[in-house]
Amino acid sequence: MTTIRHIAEIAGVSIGTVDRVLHGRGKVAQATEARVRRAIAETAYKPNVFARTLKLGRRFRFGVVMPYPEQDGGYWRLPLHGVERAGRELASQKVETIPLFFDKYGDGLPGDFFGRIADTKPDGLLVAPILTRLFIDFFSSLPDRIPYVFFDSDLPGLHPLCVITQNAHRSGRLAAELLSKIMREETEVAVVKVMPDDYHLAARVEGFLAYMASAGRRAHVHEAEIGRDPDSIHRVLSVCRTRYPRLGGLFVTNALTYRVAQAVDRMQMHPRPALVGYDLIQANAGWLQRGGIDFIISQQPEMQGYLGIRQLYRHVVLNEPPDARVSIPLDIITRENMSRNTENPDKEG
Amino acid sequence: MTTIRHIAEIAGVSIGTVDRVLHGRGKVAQATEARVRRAIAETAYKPNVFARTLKLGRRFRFGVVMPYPEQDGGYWRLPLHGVERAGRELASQKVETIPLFFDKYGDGLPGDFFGRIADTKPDGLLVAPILTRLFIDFFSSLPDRIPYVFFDSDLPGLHPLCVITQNAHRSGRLAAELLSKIMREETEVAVVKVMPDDYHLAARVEGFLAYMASAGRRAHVHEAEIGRDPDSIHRVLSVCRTRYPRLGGLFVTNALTYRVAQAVDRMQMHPRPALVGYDLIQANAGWLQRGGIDFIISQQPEMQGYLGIRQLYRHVVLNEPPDARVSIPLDIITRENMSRNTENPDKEG
DNA sequence: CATCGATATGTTTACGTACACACAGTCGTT
DNA sequence: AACGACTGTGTGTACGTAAACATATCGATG
Repeated sequence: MTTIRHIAEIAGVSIGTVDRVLHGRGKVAQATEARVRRAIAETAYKPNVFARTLKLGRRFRFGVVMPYPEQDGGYWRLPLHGVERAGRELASQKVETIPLFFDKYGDGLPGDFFGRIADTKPDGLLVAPILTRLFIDFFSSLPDRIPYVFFDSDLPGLHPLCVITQNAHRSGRLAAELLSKIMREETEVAVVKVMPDDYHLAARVEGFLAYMASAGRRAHVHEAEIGRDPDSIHRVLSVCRTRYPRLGGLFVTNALTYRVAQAVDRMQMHPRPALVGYDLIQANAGWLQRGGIDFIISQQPEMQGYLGIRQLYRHVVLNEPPDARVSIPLDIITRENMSRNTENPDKEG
Repeated sequence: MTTIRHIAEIAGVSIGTVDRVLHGRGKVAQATEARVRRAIAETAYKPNVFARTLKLGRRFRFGVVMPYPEQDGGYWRLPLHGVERAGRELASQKVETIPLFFDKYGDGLPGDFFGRIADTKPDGLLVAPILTRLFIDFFSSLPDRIPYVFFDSDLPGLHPLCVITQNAHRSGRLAAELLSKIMREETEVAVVKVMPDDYHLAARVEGFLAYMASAGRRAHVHEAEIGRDPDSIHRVLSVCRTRYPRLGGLFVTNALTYRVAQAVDRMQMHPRPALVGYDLIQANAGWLQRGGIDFIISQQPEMQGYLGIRQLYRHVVLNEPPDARVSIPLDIITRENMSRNTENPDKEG
């Protein structure tokens, strides 16, 4: 095991200089720094976590900036769970997580929102950068050297430590593949494009259409303002029913899938078109259970929150280089695998 | 946070005496010991793990007892990868993992196998308890207080630190659900039950049949010794083809799914029956890609290995309470989501 | 040329624990 | 009375790191 003392010896300097190189504090002559860096690389030096956390009696505070957990049908509860799990695991290493919620659907943020963030004096931030414009301003003018990790979506032009997302285009392709598998060959498919959309949802539609095109199946795109105008679902479905007699499947671009399942059920469409959508929120779980939804594609928000905190920990506490980009696998959920923590009744224990 | 120094102060002694009480070394006057013990109880003192392991300079050795990585079509490479990843992450914390492979298909284990395990003087074991009888004896007579974690499967009557498995019955149900979704309604399904089987594979078949029965679809079970008798696949498939003209799907109970896909391909069965099986080993990935397999259910072996080592670490090194049971979600793999780490080409970064 | 400021580097201390060591007091033996 | 053996207790050092503190070198300035 190599220590900073070994490195100092190899590089012919004192441990103080090694420390300065490692933490980028103070001035070090270029030639010296090069020698130290080479020694670090040669020995594959990794700081001793035990010594470090012992020395650093301090607490680490990670702010978690995201919409209120109840929003989007309770979707935001899920990443929060992951954050809390990571927080519990790292509690012994004096890591604490501080939730900082905002209203995703309000007009703007409370005037003091960013001030409140600063007040918590965070050592790092985990952010769902939903409100594009507001966040761009904030992060590009972030005063201190506070590292931040994005999850759920990305924001161009900024320099986050790490971005945790899922490949939206590919998830659209996956939805198309799943629908193709369960639909009769000769049938057609419609996309319920939930408006207002964003880069993410658009990419999903894109991937979906690309797959369908190459598979030679007809796909029709219809926009619906489900959130603001509940009737729009019925209008879209009515249009589909009359215009496409061979309608065999529906693809919903976000977590509002359950609203479409509801509408399909009430309209008694027969045979029921296959239905694929996003996100394992409670309402969708209910319709999966009742057989009104065939597949849900999950972005694994719990894992996103968990990995987000762990990335911050790795960088801020352990001083390890972060992964610039973490890609969350596309997770397929059906009725039979929807309870993510099935007990294993193999034995009495 | 209370330290031995606090306790010394409260009890009116020096830290040396506190140390002696804590470790039961040297002589301490009864009255003094009582005072110290009371102080320890009052303050709910817990030794600082980080200071302790730093001082002790301890190394931690975790033995990993599992079949040779090449066995079962390379399946066992996957948990090994997870183990190695955890090992790399924890290397700076002086954790090392020691692979201890056995021949899953040999008759018994080498006479000195358990002796070799003991020789490595492990601080913990991660075990795939495949060979039931042999392991029961070993673990029930394990001399020292060596904690062990089971993964892949469980063994009744023992007291592992933690068991990491997937619900086999439920995975059979899931396979049945997936096949039901993609098969035409009027068709029948056959189970290729790979022999020799074990509790796990039997439970999969059970779950599969239970689902199919409640869904009112006919299912036929056929046994095949794919490993020892390659021709048995063809025999089974021939029987199925002739006996069940409405055959619409096949379910394979383990990782040898690719062998069935191969046979189906060579026999030019038409229309190709839907095919669902287990485990994302390379050969299966190939047939998924080529469209010879529809769904693979993954036990996420990489994660099992990873979590196994982390459980040992948390308990042995950090002294935190373990999870008695970790249930691995049923993971559905298709062509479109099989590359588990898709890049996110959202922006240039 | 004495002084200052800046830059570059070395030294020391503390985190909480484990353990070797030092030391004081008591008792029994010669 | 002097010595050793023993019991009970206190002190010092080390683990590897972070950070404050101390020192050395050197050019610029009045």
